[in-house]
Amino acid sequence: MQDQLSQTFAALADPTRRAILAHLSQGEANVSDLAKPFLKDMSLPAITKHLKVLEKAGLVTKTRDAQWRPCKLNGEALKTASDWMEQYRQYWEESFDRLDAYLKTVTAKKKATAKGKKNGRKK
Amino acid sequence: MQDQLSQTFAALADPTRRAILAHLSQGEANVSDLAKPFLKDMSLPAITKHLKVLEKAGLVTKTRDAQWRPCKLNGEALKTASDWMEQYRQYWEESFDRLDAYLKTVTAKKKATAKGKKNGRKK
DNA sequence: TGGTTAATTAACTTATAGGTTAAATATAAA
DNA sequence: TTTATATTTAACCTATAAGTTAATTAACCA
Repeated sequence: MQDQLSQTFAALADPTRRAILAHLSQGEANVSDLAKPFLKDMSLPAITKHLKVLEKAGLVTKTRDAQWRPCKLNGEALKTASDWMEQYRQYWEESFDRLDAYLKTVTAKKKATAKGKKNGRKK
Repeated sequence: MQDQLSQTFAALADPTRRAILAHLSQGEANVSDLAKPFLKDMSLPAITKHLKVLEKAGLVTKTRDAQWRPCKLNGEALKTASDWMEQYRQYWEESFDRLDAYLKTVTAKKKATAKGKKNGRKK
């Protein structure tokens, strides 16, 4: 079994599953509601499997109501993933970008030199 | 070939690749630099493959310098993924959470009853 | 020229993701 | 008690992800 963060990203790496999450962002829905937009393209058991992936990733919570299985979005796992990405924000925000990248490079070079390791990079 | 966002999330769904990104956040590095921490666990060609996944996902850019291949982090793909997640922020930020979920449910019900219109929501 | 270093490619193995159809389960409704 | 509805499970198929080892390419160096 993989670590939770890997499972979360893996769950998000499928357009069907992201569409299911989008649907759930409109509110609770049961399995056949969620399946309906996809039944032209795939079977109901396929959706059951997608939901299982989303559940294991912690992105969706499934409860019981008679023969229905109401599903709802679970924000926590998304937050974990978002927090992980947050540490890279500086790398996509302009202006800072080049300066920071430069500073990081300098630091890296200093470290390499201090350790007495040649680092094979020129310029 | 998959859509870009799926490829990005798939690339992030592996701890080795996330560690490579973390390394690159400290500055440029070539393939063997990046491989070093993993050579106890896997071969160099394995790292080559991981880098290829990261490149295709747009997360890493590889250039040439003699026989070396300096790699650097590319923030844009991360931003795309982060932007996608952003739309769910409300689902992991407390206080809003329950109220908003409730409102969404009400809206969904009304839609079902009124057989109404499309909703294209944003923000 | 030949040797060394850096990295990739090729060919292969194994596990798993994502789909299928058919059968099974669970609850409600008639 | 049977039938209908909602969903899951089982068994299976196929493509691909992730690793391996061995061979190959490319550039530099002596």
